[in-house]
Amino acid sequence: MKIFYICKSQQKNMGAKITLKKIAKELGVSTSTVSKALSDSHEISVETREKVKAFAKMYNYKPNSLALRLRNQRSMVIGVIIPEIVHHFFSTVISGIEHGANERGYNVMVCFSDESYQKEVLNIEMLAGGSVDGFLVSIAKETQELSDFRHFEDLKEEVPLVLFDRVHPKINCDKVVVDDFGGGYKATEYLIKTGCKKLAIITTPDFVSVGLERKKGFLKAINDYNIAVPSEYIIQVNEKNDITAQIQKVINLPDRPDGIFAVNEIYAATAMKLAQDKGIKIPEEMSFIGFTDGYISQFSNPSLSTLAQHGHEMGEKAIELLINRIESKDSDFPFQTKVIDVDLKIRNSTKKTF
Amino acid sequence: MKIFYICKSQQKNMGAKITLKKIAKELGVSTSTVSKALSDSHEISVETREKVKAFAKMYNYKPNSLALRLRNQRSMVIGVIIPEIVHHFFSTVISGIEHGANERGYNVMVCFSDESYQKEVLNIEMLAGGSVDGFLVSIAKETQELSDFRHFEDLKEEVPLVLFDRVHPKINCDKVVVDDFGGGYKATEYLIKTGCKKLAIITTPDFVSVGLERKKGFLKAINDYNIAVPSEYIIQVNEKNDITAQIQKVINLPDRPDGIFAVNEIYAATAMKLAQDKGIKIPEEMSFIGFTDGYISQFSNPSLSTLAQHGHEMGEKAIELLINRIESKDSDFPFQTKVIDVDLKIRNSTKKTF
DNA sequence: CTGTTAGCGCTTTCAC
DNA sequence: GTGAAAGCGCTAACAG
Repeated sequence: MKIFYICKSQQKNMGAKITLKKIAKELGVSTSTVSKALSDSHEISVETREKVKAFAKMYNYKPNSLALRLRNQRSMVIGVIIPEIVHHFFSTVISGIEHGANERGYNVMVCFSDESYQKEVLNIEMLAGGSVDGFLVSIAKETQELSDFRHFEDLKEEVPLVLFDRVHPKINCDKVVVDDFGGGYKATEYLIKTGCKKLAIITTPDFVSVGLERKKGFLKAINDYNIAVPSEYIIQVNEKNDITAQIQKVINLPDRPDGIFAVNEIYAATAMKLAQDKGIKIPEEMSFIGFTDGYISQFSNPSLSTLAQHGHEMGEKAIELLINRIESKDSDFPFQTKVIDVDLKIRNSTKKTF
Repeated sequence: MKIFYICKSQQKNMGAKITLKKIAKELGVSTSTVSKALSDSHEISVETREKVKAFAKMYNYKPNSLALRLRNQRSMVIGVIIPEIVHHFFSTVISGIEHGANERGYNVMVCFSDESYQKEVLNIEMLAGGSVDGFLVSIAKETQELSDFRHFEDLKEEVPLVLFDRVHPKINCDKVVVDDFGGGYKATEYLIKTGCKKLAIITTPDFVSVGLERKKGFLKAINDYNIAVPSEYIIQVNEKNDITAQIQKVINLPDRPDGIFAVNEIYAATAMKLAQDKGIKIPEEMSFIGFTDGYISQFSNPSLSTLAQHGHEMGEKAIELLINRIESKDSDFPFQTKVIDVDLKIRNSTKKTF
């Protein structure tokens, strides 16, 4: 028996992928018989089933997933598009997405827009058209700046879309966001309560949704506590130019701030280093709080107080919304927006409360 | 004309994806005519071409990529499997991969094994079977520990495979690695030349290929310069237990080292922090060099001297090898292994040479 | 210039 | 218990 198999298919010289058809031919049965046998259908005699399965195993048969998807009109894969891979925060989100997806039998594919509008569109085009059953995306900075969201609109006609972290009100879909406003408020309030009087913020341009929200939180706290903030204390970093030089300015101010809230850990760590270089004592003379509790905050010296964002939870929530949307028949239940809490994590770049 | 279109296809209520067939039906022509018109075939009259294209555009027609791939037996996508997303190094490799891939018309999909054998196998199964034209993988730690590579062997029957960074001699395929040995040597030599006499290494268990090579480089230098290294100076971190506690040991030694080489930036930064906590002066009393020039090294204080690994270049090289393999007819030219140089980047955790 | 047909790999009626 | 045929969406060889 074995010899028979080996003889007939001497083209084991790879490339020639084994298919249902080939198995059928070798065994002298029809493809549908093979298909049914492989899925253990009761229509097929036990004998034939065994024979087919043995043969398939021997040749390490794997169904062609493309064909399967084309036929089932389902891929069981989720496309994820994030702006940048190096962000520790996005890593944690992805781990949450993967976790939730696997639990419900889905797989995950990740693409990177590199903050570019072009690449975002390209990625969507590549993944759309049958490849994935749904999209999870965090919008690229350039797209936010351009404020052009047609690619998302088109997409929504085809498969469900859930936006996370970087969202936009113009796009009508399910969303998961961090409580950026609340985080900005908490951080600022903490600085105030630990005695800082002259508060500065290092943030992004306003088109970056999360930066804007964090700034709003900052300003609200400032206002609630009746603190004046001169305009030189508000730095909006343009990442197209030298970041360090822009941050330097606020540190070098003759009347410099004693508390700095930065909307990400890179800005925070950079500012802190610059301050240290000038011999400023941290946190006594200047306190720092960043957003995003990543490795940078952990390993900087002194370690940075931050707002921890619970990326894993965000990922899980986002994938849950998406899969629910994919699997629900009546697709028109209202879109929802989930807000994930942030926690203030006090380390050594800030003074202690009493 | 326009009205005609709109009337006939009133099911604009989404879900009903537009296909060639539907366009053909609406326009009263055959699918092949539509197909050819869309690809601007000269077989079709200009008039018809225009009409079809206009209609397709209006309905935002996008070819189904699954069907395309099934037909062409090509997907133009590369599957990448990496152990962990949070490693800055892998991020840079991926950027290189993407760059090279896009240049040659390929797209990239990334999956994460989370250092787990199981997930690695799962990812491969999901991407194999037609979804991708080739694989780029960096082996998970667990797989290295188990030393079970059957999934790669099976894979190679189907599509080309290129291993990068974490490789294994048992797997016969193209490979791209960092000069881990050379890096270990360079770092150690630098420590010696800047006056360190008591050298310690913080590394991984030996089954992690890159850790082993770096250790070998270290030992070679030690040997070349006739330095004795007591066994307590060699720490092999088991990541299943508390990392800090294990690293603590070498710092707390009564006769402690004055130069430490760590095989990654996390170990290096952790060790340095621990030393600082004990009031040890860096680099005067203890010098540090890590591997991987990521954010941690950059933002630690003092900033860490490291071996920069040129991940981008590695990614570009890997994708080049892979695509060459994919596109070459005669698939049996010999497998090659490329070695990417590392650069010693001196910052402030080490003394200066003269 | 346009249409018919076959086929990529698979599943699923529906006959036999 | 098994097989023929249709169809998922697309293209290309071949007729007309």
